[in-house]
Amino acid sequence: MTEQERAAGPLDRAFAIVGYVANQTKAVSVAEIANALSLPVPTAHRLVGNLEERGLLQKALGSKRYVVGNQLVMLSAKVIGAAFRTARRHAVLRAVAGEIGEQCEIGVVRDNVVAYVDSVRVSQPQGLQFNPGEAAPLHCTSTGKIYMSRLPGRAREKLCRSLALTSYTDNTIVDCDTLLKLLEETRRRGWAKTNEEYVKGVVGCAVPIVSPDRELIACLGVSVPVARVSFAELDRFIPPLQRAAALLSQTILQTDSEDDTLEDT
Amino acid sequence: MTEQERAAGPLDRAFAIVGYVANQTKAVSVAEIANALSLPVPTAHRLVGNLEERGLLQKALGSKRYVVGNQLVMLSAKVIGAAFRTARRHAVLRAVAGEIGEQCEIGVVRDNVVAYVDSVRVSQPQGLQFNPGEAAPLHCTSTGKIYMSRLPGRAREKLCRSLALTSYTDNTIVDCDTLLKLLEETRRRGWAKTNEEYVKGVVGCAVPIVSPDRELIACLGVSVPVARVSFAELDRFIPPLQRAAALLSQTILQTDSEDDTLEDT
DNA sequence: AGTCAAATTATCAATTTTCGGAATGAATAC
DNA sequence: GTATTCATTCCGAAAATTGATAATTTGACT
Repeated sequence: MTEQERAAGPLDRAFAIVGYVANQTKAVSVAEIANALSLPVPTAHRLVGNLEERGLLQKALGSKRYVVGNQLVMLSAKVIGAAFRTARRHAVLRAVAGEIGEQCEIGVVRDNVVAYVDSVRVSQPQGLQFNPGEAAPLHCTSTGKIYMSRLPGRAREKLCRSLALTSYTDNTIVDCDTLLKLLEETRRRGWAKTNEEYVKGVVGCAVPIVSPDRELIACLGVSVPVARVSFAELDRFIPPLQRAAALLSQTILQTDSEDDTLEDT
Repeated sequence: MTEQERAAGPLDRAFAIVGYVANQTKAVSVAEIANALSLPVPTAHRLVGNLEERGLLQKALGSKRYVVGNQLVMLSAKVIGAAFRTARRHAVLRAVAGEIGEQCEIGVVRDNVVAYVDSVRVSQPQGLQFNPGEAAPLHCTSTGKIYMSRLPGRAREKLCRSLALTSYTDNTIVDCDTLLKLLEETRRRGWAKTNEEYVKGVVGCAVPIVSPDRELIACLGVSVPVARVSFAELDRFIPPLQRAAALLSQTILQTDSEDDTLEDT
């Protein structure tokens, strides 16, 4: 039961509905929405209908219950990307890339692929480059593993079994049980590594960027040629990455204007 | 094409603005928004003001330019998470698209048009793209044919006669009796093909996704440039599609309500 | 199969919003 | 110092939202 302050316009209601649906783990009926948000039933139907027409909500296949729609997911991915591409957050990314001395990138998952929204390369192209806009599979990237590891147990297993675990290199994990085991470990540990599983000769690791209520927002990762850093040595990147992720978590909720009170030149 | 001014309500405008801001790499002024979206300037200010009040947009660095707000970022993170929790459908779709090597999509019929709810493209854009949210006519798409073929005889004929059998290419079936005959065959066979009937140079086929009691829920289809796969060769896609459809039938209707097994301290 | 409660859809008049032109104030560029 | 662009205010007309009531369908449970 979330508190609502005042009578709201259509915009508030629309976002309230979207927010409610996004917060549920299962598809919800219109009646549930109406009840949860104290809306008159016909009104709830009309609003939900509007949202459905625009692709912001959509019916779960074969039922009348609703889940988040495609347009909304696309928009959300864009928003996350834009949020991290502001000057301040990009600076954090650049700083950690400089500290580590390797290419760093921020990625989110959309449509079951990892989409990279921002990246910083420290030197000229070498090894793997995740450029913003590119996409990579879930099962052989550190970011993908983190996302999967944070799913509830049942859903995680079902998703794993539904995925086509395409083999990209000799090291790609193609066995479901092996992957699940690794994900369980990833969940406990809180970060992920990748050992030449997507591109031969490239290893990497990633940590989650979470909101204050521990919601996963994105992942911060690093990719490096194995010739320069071994798989085992990756561990030393984790602390700096976690510090940067914590910083990003904080700034993500700050109004960008607050603490920039220092006069620059 | 659809150059018409879509009579946009406040909701459309709000999302258009949010989408525009999320697409920019730098902060944008209200004037830019108004110009880009062809809004009257005072209207743009009012709408942006509304969005700012709700934290969906915020001013950047004390200037009067806007970036995405943190409420919007929070919501987006939740949406991404919610979408990911219910991503098995997409995973199955991606797997079959990978197996077949062509673009696959899931479509449902709503208001006598085929609405595509999900799609996976395997390579760069080529040929036809059914993007989620788009709609196509019944009589010249495989999904539409399957839907019609499963209607009771009377209703099927009545629907056929009430449809405007618009001609899109030379191959579009515009004769009602011809179509009914084809539908009868489709019904017996259990799947449908389309031979450049909607878009020139694009052929496709589809199979039904049914509920446990054999009700039609949606259709799983593939679209491919005829230059790569001939109309006759489409048949080889049917078995993989049917396997994937069976998988979707099983997994879709399970209520994932019980998998709240996450216990994170 | 039959029954009943719940959910969904439809209808409609009063109300509340929104809409955007014109005018004015503020900020920036030249 | 002037010119230009941008931001803001005001307000009547027009349109959309709203939610009570009621009809219809769905689904669940004997």
